[in-house]
Amino acid sequence: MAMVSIKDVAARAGVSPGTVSNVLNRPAKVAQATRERVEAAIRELGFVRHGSASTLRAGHSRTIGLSVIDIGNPFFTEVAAGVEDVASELGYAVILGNSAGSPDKEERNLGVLAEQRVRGVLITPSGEDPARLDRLRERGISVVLVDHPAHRPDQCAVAVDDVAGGRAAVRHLLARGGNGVAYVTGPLTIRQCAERRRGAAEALTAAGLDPASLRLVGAAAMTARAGEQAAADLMADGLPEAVFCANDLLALGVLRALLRAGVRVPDDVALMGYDDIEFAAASAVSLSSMRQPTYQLGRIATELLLDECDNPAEHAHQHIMFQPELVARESTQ
Amino acid sequence: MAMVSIKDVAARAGVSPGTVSNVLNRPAKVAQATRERVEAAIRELGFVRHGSASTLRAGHSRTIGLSVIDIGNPFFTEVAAGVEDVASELGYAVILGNSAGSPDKEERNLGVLAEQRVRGVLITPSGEDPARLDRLRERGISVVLVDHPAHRPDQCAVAVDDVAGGRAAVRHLLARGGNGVAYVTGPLTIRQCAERRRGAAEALTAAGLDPASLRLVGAAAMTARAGEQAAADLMADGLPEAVFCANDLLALGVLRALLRAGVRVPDDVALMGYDDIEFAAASAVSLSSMRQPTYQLGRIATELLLDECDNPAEHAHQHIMFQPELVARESTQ
DNA sequence: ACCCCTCTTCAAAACGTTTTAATCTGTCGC
DNA sequence: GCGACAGATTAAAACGTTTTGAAGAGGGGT
Repeated sequence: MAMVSIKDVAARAGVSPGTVSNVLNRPAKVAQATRERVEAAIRELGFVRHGSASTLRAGHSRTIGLSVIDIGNPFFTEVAAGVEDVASELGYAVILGNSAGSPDKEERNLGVLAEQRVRGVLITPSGEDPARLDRLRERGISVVLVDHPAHRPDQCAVAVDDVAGGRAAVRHLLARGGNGVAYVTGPLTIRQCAERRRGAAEALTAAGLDPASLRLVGAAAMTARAGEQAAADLMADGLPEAVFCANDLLALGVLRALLRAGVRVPDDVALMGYDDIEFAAASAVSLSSMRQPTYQLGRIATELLLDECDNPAEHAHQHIMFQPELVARESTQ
Repeated sequence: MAMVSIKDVAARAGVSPGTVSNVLNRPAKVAQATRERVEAAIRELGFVRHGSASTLRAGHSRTIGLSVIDIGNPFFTEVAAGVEDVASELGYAVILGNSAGSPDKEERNLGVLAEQRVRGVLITPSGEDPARLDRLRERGISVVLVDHPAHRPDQCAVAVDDVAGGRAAVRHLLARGGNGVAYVTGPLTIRQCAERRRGAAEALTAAGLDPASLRLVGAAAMTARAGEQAAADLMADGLPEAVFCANDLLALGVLRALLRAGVRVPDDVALMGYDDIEFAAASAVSLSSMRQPTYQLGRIATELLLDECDNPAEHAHQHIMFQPELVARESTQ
């Protein structure tokens, strides 16, 4: 309540407000004796800098925005952990936005971030509309894409090769022998879903099979619950010998529904997920999956963003593409 | 880049800046014709209010802080989802802080929140030091405790009865027959760990057993990895017939290590977790657990916080205590 | 003595909004 | 027609910082 400002500190230390500001922002510029006097005053008065005033005057804040598609998905949680760690190390605050798959909510969240004058935004875009991101850039807010390739050259992006991932996953399923592969996927407007499908189709072609034979099973969301529903659809139309799911949550849902229906995994049906979330290894039948460097994704994206903000002059935009790694477990034995 | 301010809007609409501010903040106060003119100008110029300027002048922001112990734990993720939903509905931004179990990092995060002049803070405190929270309150920042009982009467808190939960869990384990119960726990400085232990001891007493017979197995963190380590300790000293873990992540780690060592669950050892995270039901041996209304915890805490902020006059502080619910699955069959 | 440097500190002007008290319209009651 | 009054708008003063250009102090070289 007793709002103590830079002026109070200045008065107490017997200097001008400008000097206090210098102590805060460029301590080297002020004589040691003065600095110590000011620091003492700060401590004694319990002064805390008013971030908004600072932002207003300096023209930029020390916050970044993080917009993810589903905070309930451990994939994004791990990304967020990486982001939070780096931001926290560098004294930045992270504003979290969960678009929950809805482009509307994403739009609203970006609006909030724009109002807050965040320094930059890390986003896994849910739609394919780069325009609104460009609008942020016009406002001087840097944008780094996470788990998504760059829309444009003058932009950083950190992604994982989803086509290669889809290809590797289905190649692995085919290697077991058998044929008839189903792909359980979220909305194909989600880039990850579409690209993993493309990779899956390529794997079929490479094996001399008709890529059109890839059986598509749509799920309304990329959650375990939606996976259970998808498994019902799958069983209703006759089970394939192999199922590739667009992510682990779907796969865990499919797995659960199959087991409950008495289907044996992997004997009757082989199953693959994607993301290799921590829980994939612990599931009823441990789940084969495609591992991605999630935590690193978050860390590197944040480092790129803050580098772009802190030295825009020397900053070189980077497009980083990781390769996913196949992790074979019981579900495809 | 072309920073358009309230003045530009005012000029374009042919009114004063004050009127634009009124359109933004109390549209009822301004004549309809003027309002429409201003709104048009806002749209045409793509004006976005400068949150920091607004915060500076108005004296309060539209952001809240959320400080959790482990963003990697699905328990907190669900809480965060509830928080984010409510905040987003009411136009508030959420600043995320992950203390990762370290009081130091928690302290640093609270510092950042204080600088940002957040309206209020939702926190699951990691230590037992209420003093620093009081310091926030002195600065006019409301605090609501999440998954933690209130420190003081003039404060909101939303919690779940951990003693009852621990009691129910161990009662359930004892009901299976057998005896010798181990409790795998994170640091007992974490309140949840301590209280669940107390409940566990009470259950032993109630069954006519010596509460001191509860075998404590410490884990360095509340993660699956730490759980695996704990299982090793457990096996080294001779397996008990029942194991109660302070949360599901620990339990999943214990489960994995036991299965790998050829121990049969539940035949050789019965196992219970806590939190009933989504993945507890899907694990190799589905995990019995104590379910908590996590998403609701986040929602209600946020509603309380924002009510306290938006009408401090009528706000009545509340201490809400939920009861956890036992979910029995294979691991205790 | 004088000038020229460097090292510190300072005063004052922003930054974009909200809010207060005052001004300016009409309108209504009489 | 006059005064009063409500409603709509405005001008101007904050809010707490950062930053800029200038002033002051102390030394060294001539």
